[in-house]
Order: sequence, then C-alpha cells, then structure tokens
Amino acid sequence: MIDKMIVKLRRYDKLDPEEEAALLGAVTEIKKFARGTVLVRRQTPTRACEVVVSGLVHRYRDLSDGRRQSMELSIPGDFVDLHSFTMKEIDHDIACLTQCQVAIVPHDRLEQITTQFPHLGRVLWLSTMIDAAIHREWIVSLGARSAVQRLAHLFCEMAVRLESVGLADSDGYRFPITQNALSELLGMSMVHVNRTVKELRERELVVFREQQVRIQSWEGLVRLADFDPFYLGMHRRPR
Amino acid sequence: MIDKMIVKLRRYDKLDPEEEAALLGAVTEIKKFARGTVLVRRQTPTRACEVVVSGLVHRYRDLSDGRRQSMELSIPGDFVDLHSFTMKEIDHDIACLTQCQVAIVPHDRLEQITTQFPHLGRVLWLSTMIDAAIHREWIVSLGARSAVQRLAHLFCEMAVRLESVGLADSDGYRFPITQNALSELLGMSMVHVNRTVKELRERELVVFREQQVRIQSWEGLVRLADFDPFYLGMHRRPR
DNA sequence: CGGCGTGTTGATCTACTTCAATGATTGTGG
DNA sequence: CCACAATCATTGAAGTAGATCAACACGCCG
Repeated sequence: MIDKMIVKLRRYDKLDPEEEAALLGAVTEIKKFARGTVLVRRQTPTRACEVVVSGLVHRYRDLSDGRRQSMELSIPGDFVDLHSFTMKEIDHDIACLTQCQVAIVPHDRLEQITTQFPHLGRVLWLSTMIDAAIHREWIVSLGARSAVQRLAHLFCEMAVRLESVGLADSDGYRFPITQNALSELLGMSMVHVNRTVKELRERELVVFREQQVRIQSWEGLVRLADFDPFYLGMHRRPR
Repeated sequence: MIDKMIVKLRRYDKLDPEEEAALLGAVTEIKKFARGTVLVRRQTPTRACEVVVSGLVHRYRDLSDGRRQSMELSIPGDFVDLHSFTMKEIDHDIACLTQCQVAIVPHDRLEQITTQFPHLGRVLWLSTMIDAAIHREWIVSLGARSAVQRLAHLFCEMAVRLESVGLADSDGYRFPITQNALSELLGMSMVHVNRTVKELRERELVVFREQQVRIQSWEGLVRLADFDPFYLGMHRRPR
C-alpha cells in the first residue's frame, strides 16, 4: 500500500527489512477522498500523519485578499504531513487536488518505531529535510525565475520525483492538475499559466495537454529552467 | 556562547539541564568571520554544523543569469546548517552578511548527544521543521504578496525572531543589512527595495535607516503584511 | 437543456524592472 | 591629511513581464 514510500526512502538511504516492515505495519488504514477534500485544517491538532498512495495533494495558504498560494505538492509515496508529528499543529491547510487514496499513520506508532529504530527516525528526518530543500528551490523559482522558467522547472522537478516512484518514464508522465491549480503553485495568474503552457509547446520543449505531460526535449527544458536535481537527494539512483 | 540558541529552543520545548549541558558541550570552538565569507560551499561534504553567535548569515543560490536569491536568513541562536547533519552535502552556498561569530558543532558530537538524549534530537528536528515553516512563509510572500507586503512581512518576522533571543524590543531592532542584500532576500530589484523602504516610512509604519529598524505601528504593519507569528512555533512565549 | 468548470485568446493596465545619474559615507594609499 | 576609489542610498525616466478584464468555446453533469 505504501510501497511507493519505501521505494522513495530507499533512494535516500539503505533500509533494513525490519525497518521496512515496521513502516508498513504502522499504517492503520487506507482512506479514499474526493478531489477538494481538506485533509488537515490549520491550527487544528492532529494525531496522525498521512502518506499519499495515489493522487495529488497540496498544502496552501489563503490570504485575506483572496489569493491562494500553494507551498508544497505531494505525490504518491510522500509523507504529506510528517511536520505534524513534531509540530502537532500546522499553519495552513492541506487538501486533495485530485481524487486520492491516503494511508493513515498515527503519531504514537510513529513515535514507537522511531524509538525502536533510531536509524529509521534519521531517514524520516532526512525526508523532511528534502522537503525543506524543495521549499528552498521553490523560493528560488518564485523569487528569481521568470514565468516560463518557473513552469519548466516544475515540469522537471515532477519528472524526477514521479520517476523515482515509477510514475514517469523518459517520455513524460500523467499530471492531473488544472491550470488554475498550477497558477496557485507558481504564483501567477491562470491566464498567464495558459500562455506559458502554450509557449513551452511552441518552443517544442513540453506538451501539457489532457492531464498529460509529454517532454519533447529534456535537455532544452533543463537548460531553460536551470534545473539541477541535486536538491532532490536521490543520490542512490538506480538505472 | 550559544546561550541564545538555548533560549530559543526553550521556546519550542522544555529542556533538561543535562540536555542543555550536552548541547553547550558539543561546541568545539568559536570562529570569527569577515562579512562576505562563505561558510559552506555547495556540494562540498561537511563534518560540522554552525551556530550563529553574532551577526547575520544567509543561504543563497546564484543562477546562471547572474541573479542571486537568498533562501534563508539566520540570526544569532540559529543553527545555520543543521541540514548538513542529515544531508552531508547541500545544494547552495552559505555566507556571512555581516561580520560574524560562529560556534562549530561537529557532526559526530551531534550524533552522540542525539543518541544519548533522544528527546533533544526531537527538539532539534522540530527546530528544522520550523525552518521549513519559515521557508513556506517565504514561498507565500514571494508568490502572493506585493513588494510592500513582502518587506513588511520580513520586518515582522525579524521582530519576532530577534525578540525571542533578546535582540529586539517593542521599539525595534538593529538590522545591519544593505538594501542590496534585502533585494536578494525579497526577490526584487535594489531600486524597488529603496522605494519600498521609503513607502513604509511615508506610511509611518517602519523607519529603516542606518542599520536600525524602528517600528512606528506594529498593528499597521501586521495588518499590511497579513502577518501571523504562529508559524514561528514560539508557543511557550514568556511575556 | 442549461449551467458550471475548464481552457483559450485579445485588449488594456500596472507593478515592477532596467538604465542612468547624483550624493553621502567609508576606507585606503601616498 | 587629502585624494581617490568603492560602496551604498536615492531619485527620475523609460521599458516590460505579467495582471486584470472580458469574451467565447468546449465538455460534462445534473
């Protein structure tokens, strides 16, 4: 059920079979949610973390002027809210961008297995550090990259992340997100997302259509976006 | 020497005297650096973490087109690079924005004390989670807030963070940073930083002059910036 | 069938950038 | 102690990336 997470963590560091079994055993149930469902509401204490099994999840903040900014996009295999394990309450909402399956991991079980397997705790810590590295990369995108570069960078990031859990191949990947949701991720207007998608298509770098990203020129995309996958921490890459 | 860090961590969670002693004892030396010195260079393995004792430190990325974007601003009491403890190599540079004193904490000592005091390890993890929460808030600023709001928000954040280590009072704080460095933090041009500083002064919210931030109207500033200090995690606030 | 979400495009507007020039301050070598 | 360069703040003028407004096409669902 959460095998994608195991696959992902193995990219970060070697896992013992007992560690893997402990993680698998920490899941109490798998829930299904409709698109738009709010999984965690801000400043509400939580007692469990969630792992995305299928679908897309994002964390976002709604500002008083009505604008919404996404801060994180979680894909299958990601711990959505490992933050809540140490922070208990968070400062924003988390919701489903598509229909989702989510595995529930109660905090007390997590506490138990990280105490029993300190190394596993270290790997989970590393996993949250990589989330932070992704945040920093988004800061760079939002602060210093143009709209085309930003979109190109996101397409690159998603390619590498989805590939690491077997959801992308060299040709591209399924990416069931609306242009409106993209605009909230990228900090730009929906209209401009539309034009930017068009520009990438006309430059023959990426075609994004019908929830599908097809990459025409990986090299061109990487060059445009100034993309370096180092921050994603997958140094134990197979291939 | 790193007493400001202890003060800060106490805001996050209760610390035992032995835990505090262990942390203090983990420091091997205090070094002094000139403004501009690069403390950690990208993709270079490190064997120690640093704690800021005095001065300002930032992590940043230089893009191929010459732009520089800061991702994090560390103040006295902050672990600059706890990331390196789990990640070993990082994806960007870290440098001094002012003359700095920095305490060195070798990884092996950190490993030792987090194994010996698991709860301390949890608090340090929490501390990196709060760094991540700050990253997310910056994402919101860069993605969805206007230039004035962004600057106002930074002044608010620094007020709360500096106050938590005794470096700010209700009147304001010392903030020895150039407008150029501010522009790299805020993802806008230096010229526009200058005009924005002026605007905040004319609106009688903040006067930033001669490395000093004087807050005229905290309420006005908070309203303008949409600032909510919740993300800074200081729920054990004294006052 | 009508309405809503989504994508698409044109026209206009504006928040910010870039370019350029000028003081003020500080450090530095003769 | 002064001349000089270097850094930093400041302001005006012109340019532009992207926002906003508005209209329409399409598919989907109740």
